[in-house]
Amino acid sequence: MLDIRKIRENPEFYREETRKKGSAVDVMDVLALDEKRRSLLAEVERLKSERNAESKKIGEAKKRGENPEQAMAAMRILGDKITDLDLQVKAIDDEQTEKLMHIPNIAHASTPEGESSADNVVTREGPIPAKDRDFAAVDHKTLGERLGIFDFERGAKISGSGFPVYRGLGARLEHSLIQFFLDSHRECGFEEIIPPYLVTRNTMRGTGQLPKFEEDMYRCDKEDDLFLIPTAEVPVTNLYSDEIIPENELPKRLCAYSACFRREAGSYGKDTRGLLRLHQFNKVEMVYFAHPDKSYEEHEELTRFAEVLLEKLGLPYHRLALCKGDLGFGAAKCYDLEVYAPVEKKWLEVSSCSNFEDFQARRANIRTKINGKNQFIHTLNGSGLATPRVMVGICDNYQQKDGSLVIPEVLRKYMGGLEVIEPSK
RNA sequence: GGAGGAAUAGGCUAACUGGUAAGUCAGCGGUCUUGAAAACCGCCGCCGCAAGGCUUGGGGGUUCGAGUCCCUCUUCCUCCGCCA
Repeated sequence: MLDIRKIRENPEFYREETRKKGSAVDVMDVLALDEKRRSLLAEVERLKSERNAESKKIGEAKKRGENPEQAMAAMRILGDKITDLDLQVKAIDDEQTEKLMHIPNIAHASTPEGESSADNVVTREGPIPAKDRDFAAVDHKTLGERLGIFDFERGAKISGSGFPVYRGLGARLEHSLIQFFLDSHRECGFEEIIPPYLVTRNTMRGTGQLPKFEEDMYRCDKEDDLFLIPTAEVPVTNLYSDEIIPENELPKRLCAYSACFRREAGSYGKDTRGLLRLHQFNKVEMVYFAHPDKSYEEHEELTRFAEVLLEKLGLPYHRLALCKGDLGFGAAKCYDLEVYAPVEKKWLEVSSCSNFEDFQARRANIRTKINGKNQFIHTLNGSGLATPRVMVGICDNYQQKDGSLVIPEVLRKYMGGLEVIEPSK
């Protein structure tokens, strides 16, 4: 959520910048509401002040044994007026907040201009082995089914498309990735969290999934009104909602494995083969609670942590700085990491590392006290990493002519020393 | 699931038949000191430049006025039952 005071100070700037982020809501509408709300608020507070003073006098009069019937009658009328005004303020406040909740964050100055993914800028080239192979490589779906490590058909049978089944060494390889990521983060000083997978509506609002993107979420049940998390970012960022984190505890670096659930509404057809786009997948997420003055340095650090994972896995990747038009709803700046999949002949997004500045912190009410003054912290998060496309990257880059799949060096210790997954004969 | 109890600011603790949140510890700033402690002064729930408003787990009600009375929800504790 944006700071209404800042919008008030510089409306044209906010109008222009939210437009670049693709906002359908005009900040001027919100400003008009704010104007009205504040004038009503001043009025009602003046009346309350009067009531407080008069009520005190009534109490004192009664103690003296008097019967201030006249004053009480007057206060009855004043009270009704206050009730009425309070309701008006509340209604306008709700409307204003609801509008604000639909307005995206504005981009940081270092974010490139642009409207779509075509305008994103490559800011780092990772190692690219990309040597020609002397055999016709097969895609991960074909390879995985031949090796017996994925079972898409049965997954679809029991849950529908987009719900993969990993089995045997495939399940073990998946666990290896998750454990490798978590171990790496722990060595870098992260605290690991195992969060709930179902969260309340309010939690979903804190990180920005709601109210705007409800159609992308799985809602558990009408009575409980709980939602399946689309990423561990949601429960982990909200761990500190409505809290004041001591300044000396910043930054907090947390990581969490979770399954992630997304409807992926509207993304039928393209790029849905195999593991490329799923309704349920596994991901390890990194979340930072950052000091507001240092979040951009920490954004670089967090992104590097994700890149190092890809380097250790020996996967070719690059880093994109997303342009304003391609930036997510709450992000002020975002780097995507993409792995090159030579069979797909595509770059696959495996991580998205974002700085939300105080956008989520204002929604979730996460603050710190700096020089005696409460101030919203900055939240950052990044995948470290999402497994499905990393798995595709491994299949594409590590398969051999005989149909076997070499296990990346760093994962072998999690696979009991196994070096290669052989096709069954 | 059943029965009972509890929730006050960062912790702890008060508030007559309803009269407008007292105090304490921790913390922060200052005086003093070579430095520290002690002592003393100030700050010490939130918003606001201020005036002022708001705040006793959340929401609602009664009242001129609610920590206090009523309804409701949530969380925690104790006991019983059930359960991986």
